[in-house]
Amino acid sequence: MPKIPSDRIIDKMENMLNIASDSTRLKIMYALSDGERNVSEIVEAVGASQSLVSHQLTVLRKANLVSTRKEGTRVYYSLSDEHVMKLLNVVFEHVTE
Amino acid sequence: MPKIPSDRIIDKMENMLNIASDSTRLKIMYALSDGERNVSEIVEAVGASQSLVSHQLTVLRKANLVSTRKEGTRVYYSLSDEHVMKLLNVVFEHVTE
DNA sequence: TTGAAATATGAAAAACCATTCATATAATAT
DNA sequence: ATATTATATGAATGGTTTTTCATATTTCAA
Repeated sequence: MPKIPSDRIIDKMENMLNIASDSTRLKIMYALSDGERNVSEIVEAVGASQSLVSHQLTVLRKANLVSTRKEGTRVYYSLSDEHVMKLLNVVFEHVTE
Repeated sequence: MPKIPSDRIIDKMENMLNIASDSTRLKIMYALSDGERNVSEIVEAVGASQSLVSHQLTVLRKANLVSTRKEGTRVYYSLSDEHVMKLLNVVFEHVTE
């Protein structure tokens, strides 16, 4: 019998995957893949409404996948850890074959 | 400006992540991580109802994440490619730190 | 101190998904 | 043929999440 991780771990994994599994959030993460961007820049890069991007940034922030830095009226977002792009890369490889 | 993959690729990625982001399906994938299992064995390993496991196996099969082999009345399922466990490993590492 | 720009937020609408229940199909053994 | 075991399926339920819309907050410039 193979070992299935504990429910606690499974729940955390489910949570991370859930957060990654949305096209708007995927685009946001790619928009941040080469460094920080402020909200307007993200909105422009992603091509979604300001409100939607803001909501999804909140989701990503609450899950600790992105961090923020404030500069005047602008808020700069960046990926908070390398696992994020690692995850995206594995998935990208899977779907491009 | 960073390059965001095309909508087609993003959709495929979203789809794979969506399918992975469910605790029942995660457990099923782990149950298959060291080789094929028939449905009864999966039901037992995962601890969910027969109906739910069957439904979720269908989801995994339609997404080509698992393959099947029939033997009499039994149906054996197995992971269809190494990317699946790679994905689970990256996520596992992320949540266990 | 009014106005404009950048970002966030709450509530409502729309779409989606997991789970259960009951039942169907399919294969095998008696 | 019948009963039994293994698996699949359809419909209903309940819950959650994405998206939009309208509006609020914050910061700075004029």
